[in-house]
Amino acid sequence: MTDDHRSACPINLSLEVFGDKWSLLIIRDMIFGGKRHFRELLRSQEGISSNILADRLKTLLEIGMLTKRDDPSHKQKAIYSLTEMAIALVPIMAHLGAWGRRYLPVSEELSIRAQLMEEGGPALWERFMDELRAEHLGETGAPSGPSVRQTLQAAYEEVMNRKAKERELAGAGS
Amino acid sequence: MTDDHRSACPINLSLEVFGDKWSLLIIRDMIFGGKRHFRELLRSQEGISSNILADRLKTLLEIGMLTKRDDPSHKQKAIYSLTEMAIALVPIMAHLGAWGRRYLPVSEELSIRAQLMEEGGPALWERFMDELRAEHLGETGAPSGPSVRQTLQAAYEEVMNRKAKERELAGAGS
DNA sequence: AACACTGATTGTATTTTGAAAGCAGTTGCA
DNA sequence: TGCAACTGCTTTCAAAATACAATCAGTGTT
Repeated sequence: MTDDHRSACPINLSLEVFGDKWSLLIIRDMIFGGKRHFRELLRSQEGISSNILADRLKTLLEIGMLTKRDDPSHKQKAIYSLTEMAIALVPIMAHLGAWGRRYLPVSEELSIRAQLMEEGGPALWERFMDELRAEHLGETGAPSGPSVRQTLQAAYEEVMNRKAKERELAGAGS
Repeated sequence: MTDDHRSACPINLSLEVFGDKWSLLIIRDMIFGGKRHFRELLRSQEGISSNILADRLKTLLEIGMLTKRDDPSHKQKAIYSLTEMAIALVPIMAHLGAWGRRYLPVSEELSIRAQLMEEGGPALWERFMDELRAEHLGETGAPSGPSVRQTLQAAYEEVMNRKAKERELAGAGS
């Protein structure tokens, strides 16, 4: 255990955990992208390199944000799961997304999920967290109907399709 | 302007702004500590060094999270102010504090503020943000009564006094 | 005149980060 | 039985970030 902290302030300690450019993106991809394997996480929007990913996964395991187990279908595959500690970040993700959407140069397709999370509010976040608990902690009683992740993903793809169609039209007109 | 971003995802862009160990602590000290001057910010709990502080202040100014003006009382003093963009981080600070308090080894005295922010909920956050707007943006209509920051600070000092008394008693008993 | 304080800057050592390439074992397919 | 593709990860090495101490020129105080 490394308990040589700069201070015992909760905000400082939180920053010591994910106050870097990558840790929270890994959690994001697991939460919103449903990624569970090393190679899946390697294909992030931002292009994380494998040594950094390996290092962050190791740290997140040590901290207790993730757990790791073997994939029965493949002797070399590992399955990473979120712990309650990581699932509890969903509201922070939602706030971060909302803040970024308001003040930073986001793209429409990559911020549609943030918009829906913001509009859905705490009720949606709780539902999403329940789904994640069912998926990652093996808890029973997963909410019925289309999952929050699927709904967000569908909205993302809809924007992408619309944009592709718009580009097509613009191309034909030129 | 440096708009060579890794991706236009709102969470990623947010991390590009304060995805480091210091930026958010500076904002924290300005919000909760009421610090406005370089030397005040230099005396952080965590001991930031002056070159790092200067660098982060510069970056935060460029991004638009802070503004800087001369202090009329001293020709060499500069006063840093939060912008709306930074004040809008109050809810994120509250969530971060709550999360850290739940999952990380915080101390009682440094987490009492986070506890009160959590208990106060969005209504308290809004009041705090209004106070910060009055203080930093020069808006009128500052809420009356003891300020949120003073209330938090008083609670912190109360814990400190109680702990000092406890140490005294323990010392006398040994 | 002496001295502490102002927001920084400079110089240097150490640590962290990160891209590219490589690795040993596994799997699926021909 | 090859063999290519895939598995999680490690190695290498350069570059960037950070820490730490000393320093600076102007300002205010005594």
